[in-house]
Amino acid sequence: MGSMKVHQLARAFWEHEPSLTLGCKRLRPLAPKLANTDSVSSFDLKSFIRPESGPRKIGSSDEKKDSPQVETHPGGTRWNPTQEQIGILEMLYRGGMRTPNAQQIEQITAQLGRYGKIEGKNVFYWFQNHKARERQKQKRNSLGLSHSLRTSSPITAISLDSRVEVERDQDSPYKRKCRSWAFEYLDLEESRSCREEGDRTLELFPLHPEGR
Amino acid sequence: MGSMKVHQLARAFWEHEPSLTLGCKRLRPLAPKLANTDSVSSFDLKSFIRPESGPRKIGSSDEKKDSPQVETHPGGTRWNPTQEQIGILEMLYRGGMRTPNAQQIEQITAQLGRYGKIEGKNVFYWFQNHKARERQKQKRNSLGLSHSLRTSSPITAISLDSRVEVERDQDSPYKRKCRSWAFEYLDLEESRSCREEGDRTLELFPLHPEGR
DNA sequence: GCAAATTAATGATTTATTCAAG
DNA sequence: CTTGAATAAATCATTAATTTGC
Repeated sequence: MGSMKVHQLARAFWEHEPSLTLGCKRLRPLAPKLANTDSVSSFDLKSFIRPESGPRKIGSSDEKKDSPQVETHPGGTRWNPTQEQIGILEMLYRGGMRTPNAQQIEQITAQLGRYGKIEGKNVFYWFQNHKARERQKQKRNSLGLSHSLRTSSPITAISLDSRVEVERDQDSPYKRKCRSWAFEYLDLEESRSCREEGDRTLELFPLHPEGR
Repeated sequence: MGSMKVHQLARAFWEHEPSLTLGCKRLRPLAPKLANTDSVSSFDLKSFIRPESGPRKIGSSDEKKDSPQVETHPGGTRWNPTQEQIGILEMLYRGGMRTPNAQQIEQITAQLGRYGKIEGKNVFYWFQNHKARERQKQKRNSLGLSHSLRTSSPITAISLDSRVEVERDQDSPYKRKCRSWAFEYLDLEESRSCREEGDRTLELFPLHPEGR
């Protein structure tokens, strides 16, 4: 899974799980009127609370996933960039790109896709991580070497492009950007195990694994 | 603490407008023109980016936007939740939902969509923000009032489910999760040329040059 | 009363941290 | 250890409340 493009996965399912009761309110199928009435209506809380407990219509006939695409080999969860992809990404990074916008990501993804499976988010994350880690590295260096050069920007060249946002300080402060995005609800496997358990109520709360 | 927020109400018009994309300023309503002529990036990227005619998403020229209603205000601003939407979201939050996954977001969005325009990202952000701000508030309180814990007593009462004290930090610190998502590459403009009116109240936001 | 000016909330982004696959 | 992925914290930006001057 990992992900394929499954773009069109529509919001087809809306299966109700008529069993558990969340103990909340009683729900009443509210008239679909979108009237902005004041009356708040109740609504199906229960079906929401529990994440992946739903029976995912397994093998249920048709699937609109068009992707005949290769499946991502089992276990292949995360993106595994190829040399070419990395090379190009680094090139872009060196070229000054730091936080590509949606359009740019789209193009980059399209291109890198020729060298291997890749999604927009991979590109996005790559830049985020690379940027952060370069900064980290730099900081570490400057600390070790104490003073000296103020790490001027390496930037340079390139960009004939006039638009990209390279103009600001390379790394630093915030800047407003507008990236438009949307979730593409694919169903994710994940469901690491919880499959049928019964007592849903308890599951409501993530039994905190006492992380940190 | 005094001021409660009544939030808006009655905002009768709010038509659908699938084109998200946020315009920054008030641009003429509807100028679906995506004259993207402006060079999108260029730099080396170009060498391998094939002129893809353009990312088309919307495409449809004519929307069903026949609303007799005045078009007024550009639909593309930020999400402005209705009372019902907020109510439901809070209910879910109190119910324990903290970081809905893609599937859940999809459902929630679908439901809330009955009360007004809304997208998946709005739901996602709402939870992020609400969670963060509740935590913040709580921290502030605990700091200001020092202890005093409810010591004793009636217990946490709670009626049955009591998802209970959301107050608690039962939130999990990080948790591994797998949210599947994808960008929706619409084009966006960076145009942050702010108001043409000139600068007023610049002091409002102490634009400190170098944050951290 | 109402509209501009302020202020308070809160939606949307970006950066910093953390987790875990390989 | 490296680094993709995901969450939390910080911050920016816009809108609704609220206040203020007429």
